[in-house]
Amino acid sequence: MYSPADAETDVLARWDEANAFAVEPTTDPDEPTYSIVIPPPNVTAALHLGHALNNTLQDVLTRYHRMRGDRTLWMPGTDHAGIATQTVVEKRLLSQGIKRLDMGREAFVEKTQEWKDEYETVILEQLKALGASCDYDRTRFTMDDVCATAVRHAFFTLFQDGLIYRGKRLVNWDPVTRTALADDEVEMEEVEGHMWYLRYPLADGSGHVVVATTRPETMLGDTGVAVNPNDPQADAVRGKEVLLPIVGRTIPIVEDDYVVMADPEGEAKARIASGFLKVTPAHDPNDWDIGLRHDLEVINVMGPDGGITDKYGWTDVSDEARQFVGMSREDARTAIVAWFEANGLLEKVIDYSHSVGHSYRSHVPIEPWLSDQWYVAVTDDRLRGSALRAQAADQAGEVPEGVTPPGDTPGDGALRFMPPRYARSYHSWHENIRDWCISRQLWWGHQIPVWNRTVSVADASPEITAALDGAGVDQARPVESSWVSAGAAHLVRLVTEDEIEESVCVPPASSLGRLERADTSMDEPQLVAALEADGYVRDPDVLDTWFSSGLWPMSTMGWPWPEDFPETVGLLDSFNPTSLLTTAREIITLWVSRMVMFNRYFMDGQLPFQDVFIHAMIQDGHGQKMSKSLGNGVDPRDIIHTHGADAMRFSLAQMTTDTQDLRMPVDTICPHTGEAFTPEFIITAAGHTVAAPIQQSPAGDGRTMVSLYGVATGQVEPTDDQPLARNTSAKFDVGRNFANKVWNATRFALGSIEADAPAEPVAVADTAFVDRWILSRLAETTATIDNALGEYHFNVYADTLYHFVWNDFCDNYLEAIKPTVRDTPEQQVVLGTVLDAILRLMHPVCPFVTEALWPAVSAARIGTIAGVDLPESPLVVNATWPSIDGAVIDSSAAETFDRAHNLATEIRRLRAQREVKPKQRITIHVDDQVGGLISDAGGMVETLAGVGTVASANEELPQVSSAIAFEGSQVIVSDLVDEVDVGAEAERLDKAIADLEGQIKNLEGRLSNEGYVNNAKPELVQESRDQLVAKQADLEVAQAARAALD
RNA sequence: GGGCGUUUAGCUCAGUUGGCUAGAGCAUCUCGUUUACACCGAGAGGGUCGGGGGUUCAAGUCCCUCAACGCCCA
Repeated sequence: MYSPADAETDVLARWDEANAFAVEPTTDPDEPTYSIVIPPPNVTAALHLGHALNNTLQDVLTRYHRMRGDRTLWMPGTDHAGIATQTVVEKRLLSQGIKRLDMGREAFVEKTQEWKDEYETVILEQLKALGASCDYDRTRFTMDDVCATAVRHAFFTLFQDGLIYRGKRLVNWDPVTRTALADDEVEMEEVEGHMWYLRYPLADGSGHVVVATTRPETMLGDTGVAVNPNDPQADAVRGKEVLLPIVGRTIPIVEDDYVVMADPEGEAKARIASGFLKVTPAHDPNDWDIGLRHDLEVINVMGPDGGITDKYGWTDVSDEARQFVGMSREDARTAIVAWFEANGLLEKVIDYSHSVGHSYRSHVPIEPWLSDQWYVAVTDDRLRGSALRAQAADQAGEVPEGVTPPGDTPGDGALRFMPPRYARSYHSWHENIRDWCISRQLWWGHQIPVWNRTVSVADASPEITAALDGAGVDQARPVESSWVSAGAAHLVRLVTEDEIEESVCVPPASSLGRLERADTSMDEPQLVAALEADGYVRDPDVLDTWFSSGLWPMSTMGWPWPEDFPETVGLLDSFNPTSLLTTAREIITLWVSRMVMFNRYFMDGQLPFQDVFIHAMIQDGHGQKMSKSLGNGVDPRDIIHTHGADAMRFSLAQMTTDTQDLRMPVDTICPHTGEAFTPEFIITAAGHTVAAPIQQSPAGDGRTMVSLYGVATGQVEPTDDQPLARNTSAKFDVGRNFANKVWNATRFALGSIEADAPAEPVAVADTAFVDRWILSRLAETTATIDNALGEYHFNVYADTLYHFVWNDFCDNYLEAIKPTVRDTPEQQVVLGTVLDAILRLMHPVCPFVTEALWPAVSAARIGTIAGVDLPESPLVVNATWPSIDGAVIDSSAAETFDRAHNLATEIRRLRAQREVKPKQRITIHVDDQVGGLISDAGGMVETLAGVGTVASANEELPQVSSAIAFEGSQVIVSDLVDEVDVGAEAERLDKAIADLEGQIKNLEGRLSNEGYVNNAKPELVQESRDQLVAKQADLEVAQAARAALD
C-alpha cells in the first residue's frame, strides 16, 4: 500500500536539497521561458480548497513546462490584504479586551505584523505540502521593501501624470470597519424591507406631497423633493416649497426626469412609486446627482459609525430633531417612522424587497457617505482604454465609443481569456467603470505618500492662485512650486470657497535619487522633514490592497529599480509578461483589470500575462459555495492527511472542466471511529442546507459529535465526549486509488526486469505485438496530453492519463506480458521504458508518488528503444518530458488489439456467466480467420481470457461446449464445465440473438432510407453496410448454435 | 431588469466540426483472495440526454420556447 505521508516527507527533502525549483533569468531573448506569478493568498487565514485547486492547476503547468525545457519561474508570495487582515486582528484583540484605538497605530501595526508572520508561515508550508514548485527563495510579500518601492513609485508617477486625485464624494462607507470601499467591494443582497410613504406638507399650507422611501432615517438630511416634469402632479406644485417635518427645514420642489412616475399598471418601480422623491444628496448616490443638477444643499446627518449626528455638517438641528441625534441608523429609522405615524404623516407602509449594497468584509449594509478620498482616474483612456485595447479582437470585438482603438502598441489585442466567455465580462465591466477609490481608513497597508495642509484663499501664494484660476470647488490642479523643484509633485484644490488644500506627493528615496530635478539639495527624509516643518501632515489613510496587488507581476520582479535588489535583476526581461494567470472569476474586476492597466501603463503597453484561465468555484453537495460560516468547507490539510497530496491534486485536476463549477458532496469524519459518513442535514432560516450541529456516530452506539457548522455559528462547543467532526469528501478517493495503483504496478514491474541490457537500442518493429501496441498507446497518450495542457483542459489530461495507466498499462499490458516478460529481455526494455514515461507524464499532477518511485525505476531500466527519448535524470522533477517519434504510433497494432480484446471480452463474459474458476484453462475451437487473429495477437487472447488450448474448428468438436458468435465466425468454447446447462445456454444465446436483431433492424432501417443513402458521407454509408453484413453473419452463427440446443 | 452558465445513469461528471447500440468514476448486483494492487480483478444491471416545438436523411449536439438551479452586472 502506498503511504503518502512517508513519501511526501522524503520527496520534499530531496527537492529541497536539490533546490529543484530555483531558476535564474536568461539573457538569451530566444530561449523559451514560462512564468506564473502566484495570485498572492491573503495572510488572514490558512489556504482553503479553492486555493488548493488554483495552485494545483498552476503547478501542473509549471512542472509541465519545466520538463518541456522552458526556463520556468513560479513566483510565490502573499498579500497583506489590508481590510481583511485588520478586521481579523481587531476581532482577536477585542476578544482579549483590547481596542485598536487604545493601543495606537504603531502598536497595532506591530501586532498585525505578528499575525502576518504567523499566517505567512502557515501558507508557505501549505503550498509546499501541496507540492507547489515555486521558487521559494524569491517569495515576496505585498508590503516588503521591494513591493513597497513599487507602490510608492507607481503612486507618485500616477499622481504626477494627473491620474490620481483627491475629491469629496459619496463613497461606499462600511460603518463597522469604518472605511471607504471600492464599488466592486460592495455586494448586492436582496433584503426584505418596507416602502414607507411619508407626507411632506407644502410650505404654503396648501396640502402635502407623498414621498416613497426605503430609508426614512435619511430624511433628516433632505434638501429637496423631486418630481418628474412630465408628471401631471408636477403642475400643482411647480415652484413650491416643502416644510420638512421634524427638522422644519424649507426645501424646494425640483423637477428632474430621473424620478419614476407613479403608474399602477406600469413596471415594478412605477407601481410602487408615489411620483415624489425625497432628495438627500449626502446619503444617496442618485440624490447626489440630482442635487448637483439643481444646486441643492448637501447636509450630512451621519457619522462614520452610521449613527445620526450633528458633528459632520448638520447645522440646522431643530428642537424636535434633537431627540434623534445620537441614535444608530436602525433606531433612527424606527423612531422616525413612529414620529410620522404619531403625527398623522405616515400615509402607508408596504412590504418591499429590494437589493441593498453590503460590505464584502463586514457584511453590513453600506452607507453612502460624503468624505474626502483618493481616486485613480481609471476612466482615463490611458488606463481603461488600455485595458480594453489589450483584448484579443476575436474574443471581445470592437472597443466602445470614445475609447481609442487598438494600434501598434505592444500588448494590444494580445490578452486572451479561457474559457473565452469571460472576455465579455471583462469587456462590459470596463464599459461602465467609474473612478477607483483607493484610500482606506485603515492602519494596515501602504500609507498614502502624500502630505497635506490647508491654507486660506487669502493666504495662497501667487503660483497657487494662478493654478486655481478658473477651477471650481473640488477640482484639483497641478502647481509648480519649490516642492516640485525638489522632486515632489504638488496638487492644489479648493475644498470650499475660501479654503485650499495643498497635497504634496513624495516619491520613494530610490526614485528621488534618480529624478532629474532642479533642486537636489534634499534627500527623501529631508524633504519630508521640510514639508512637516512647513505645516504639512502625512495623509493617515492607506491604499486599497488591490493597488499593491495590481503591481504584483512587476513588483515581484523588482520594478522599478531591480538593480537596488540584486536578486531581482533580469527577472522583468525574462519573465514579464508572464505566461498565464489563473484565478476565480470574482477576481476579474478587482484584480485582473488593475494588473492589466498598471502593467501596460508602466511598462510601455506590455501585458502582465498573455492568458487568463478562469477556474471553477468549488461548491458543496447542495450547490452552495463552501464557506466558513456554513461549515461546509473541506480543509486541504485534512485531505493531504487522509488521502495524500497527489490524490487531492489529481482529483481536483480531473474535476476541472471548462463549464462546470465543481460540486463536491461533503462527508463528515466520525472522530470516534474515523469513519466517513453522510451527515444529517438541516435547512437554516436563510435557506442553506447545512450539517446539523450535533451528529450521531455511524457506529450506532449513541456517541455524538459536533459539526463545523455548529461550531462556526456558536451553537455548540466541542468537548471530550462530543468532539468536533472534520469534513472530507469521497471525491478524493479516485486520486488516492490511482496513486496506489501506480505504486503497486511499479513494484510488480520492477520485479520483472532482471535481464542485462541489450547492446543496441531495441527497434520497435522487433518487439512483440503487445509491446508495439503499448508503445503506440504511449505515443498517442503523450500527444493527447500535450494538446490538452496546451488548451488548459486539465480534466482531459487527468482522464487520459488515468485511462492509459489503469486500463492500457495495468489491466492489459501487464496482464498480457506476465507469461513472457521474464524470458524476454526486449520486453523488459519496453516495460522499463513505458514505466519511466508514465512517471514523467504523471509527474505534473502527481509529483510525490512519481518522485518517490523514480529512483527505483531509473535504476531498474535496461536498454533503450529507438524513437523513444527518455534521458536519465536524478529527479523526475527535472527530467525531460517524453519525446516520442510519431513512427511509433502503429495503427494496425491498435486495430488488432481492439479485435483481440473484444474476443477476450466475449470469452470472459461466457466464463463469468458460467462461473468458471479463474484458474481453469479452457479450450477454444476457431476457424482460420479467428485463428489468424489470435496468432497475430501473440498470446494476448490466451492470457487475458484464460485459454489453455486453441484448436481448429475443423477437428472433432467436444460434446460439452458453448458457442460464441465473433466477427461472423463461430467460436466453440469447451472445458468450461463438466456438463452443459441447456437452459442457461439457451438464455445466453437468446439474449445475444435479440441484441443482434435489434442492431440489424436499426442498420436496415437506416440503409433503406433514401435520404441517408443519398446525403450522408459515402464512407459512412459503406460503414453501415459492412456492419450490417457482419451483424447478419453473427446472427446466423448465434441462431445455428441456438438451434443445436433443441 | 440585462448578461453568462448549468440541467445526460442512484451520485459526481465527460461527450471536438450534427453520424456506430450515448460514455467514465463512484454506488448497486454476481463471481473471484490467480504471489502488483480488495484503495484489487472479471462480468452484469441501470439513461425516452429538464419539458415542448422546429431544422435535417440524421439532434445529447443546431434554432425557438418554457421551466428549475447557480453566478455576474444594474
